Amino acid sequence: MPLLLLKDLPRYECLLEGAKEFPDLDPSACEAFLHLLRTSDEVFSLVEEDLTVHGISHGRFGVLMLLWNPAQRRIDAAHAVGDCPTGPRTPAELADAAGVTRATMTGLIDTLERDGFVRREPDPKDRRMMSVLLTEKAERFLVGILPAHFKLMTRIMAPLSESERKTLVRLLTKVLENAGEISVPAIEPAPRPPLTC
Amino acid sequence: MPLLLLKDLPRYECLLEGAKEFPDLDPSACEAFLHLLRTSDEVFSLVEEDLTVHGISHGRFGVLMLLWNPAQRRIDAAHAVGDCPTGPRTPAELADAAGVTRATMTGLIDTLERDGFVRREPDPKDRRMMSVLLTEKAERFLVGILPAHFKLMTRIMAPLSESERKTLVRLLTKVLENAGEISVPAIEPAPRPPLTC
DNA sequence: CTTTTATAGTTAGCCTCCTAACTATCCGCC
DNA sequence: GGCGGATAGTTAGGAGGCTAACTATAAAAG
Repeated sequence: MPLLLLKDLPRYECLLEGAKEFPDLDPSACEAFLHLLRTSDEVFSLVEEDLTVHGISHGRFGVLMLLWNPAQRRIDAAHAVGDCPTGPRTPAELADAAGVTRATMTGLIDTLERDGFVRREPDPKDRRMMSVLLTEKAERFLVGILPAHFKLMTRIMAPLSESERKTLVRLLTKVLENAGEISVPAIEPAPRPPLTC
Repeated sequence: MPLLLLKDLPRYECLLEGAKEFPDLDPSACEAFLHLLRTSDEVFSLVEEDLTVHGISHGRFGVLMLLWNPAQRRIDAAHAVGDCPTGPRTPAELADAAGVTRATMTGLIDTLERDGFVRREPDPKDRRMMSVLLTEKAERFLVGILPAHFKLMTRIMAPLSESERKTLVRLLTKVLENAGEISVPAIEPAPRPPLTC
């Protein structure tokens, strides 16, 4: 529920009408834009509601998912500790991966720590840094709610066929890549290797 | 920037990997779902950034757009005041149309009134009700920023052809209508006539 | 006509997001 | 080896969401 959006999308004729007054209004672009935000908002609300029922916010859930790396456990078990990307661990890495500021991440970790889902440990080498670690409680929690979470995603996307999903992803990717080039924010950080998995 | 989301979407192979551990994980549904939210978030951020530059939040902008009815002015000019739908006017109507609670709308109107964009007037017939009215300042403001706003939407959707936009709207509409039927919230309010235009 | 119920709006308190400023630590450079 | 700049994390204050409780008014019930 984070964004305030028109619940009833304007009809296409209204957009055409508006285009008479505002030559910059491209009706089909506007229509696609509004549908994108409206649908995403609705879908997001469903997921957030589901998470709220389980007593966690979307933001905190996202942090847990970033910290919870099933692959990592397998790697640990195989004692291949040294050379594998280990996913984000510090607040700064988490903030970057989640797309929020470090101040926000501090707040999220605060509440997660208060609720016993993570704990902070100081880095032995660099005393500025912290490591954020998942607790057993958090792992049990995730394993408990993830099946329902995945089921909900499946239900939401149920009306689309496999090929429609591919089409949707293709169109959205076009928009996303284009959006990344609009009003480029000064310095482009070097693309990180794909850690998340 | 309202929602905390994975900035780097997982690769499809990772979803397939996850599906081994969680049979409820439908990789194509999950992929489409994540792309939808990620793209929408990026696009939303662009618009919000643009509005922030002009010194207004997305929420307040939405309220102004709901109140600002160019058609209404034409109707007023024609003295056809009585029988035409006039768009939302009270805080409750605005809250419903915007999809926020009345308490949130109170806060938005507070700040808009403080900044001189709207004014409240008591309803002469029902002393519980208020009318929210746009000021001249707000109308000048909207006419000033709307062209850039429409141009931004056009830029965002530029990579899609007309037929791709139609396809996108069709697929999103399927998802939206389906989402409306998931975990139906008890009482279904009667569908309002399409006031917005 | 009075009492109950419903409605409009506000207030209070919480959460998550932001920016800006601050502290502590590390690193490079002289 | 010490000083200035970069970096990690936190704190403080603001905005916009939410729910729940409250006030005032209107409408319905008896």
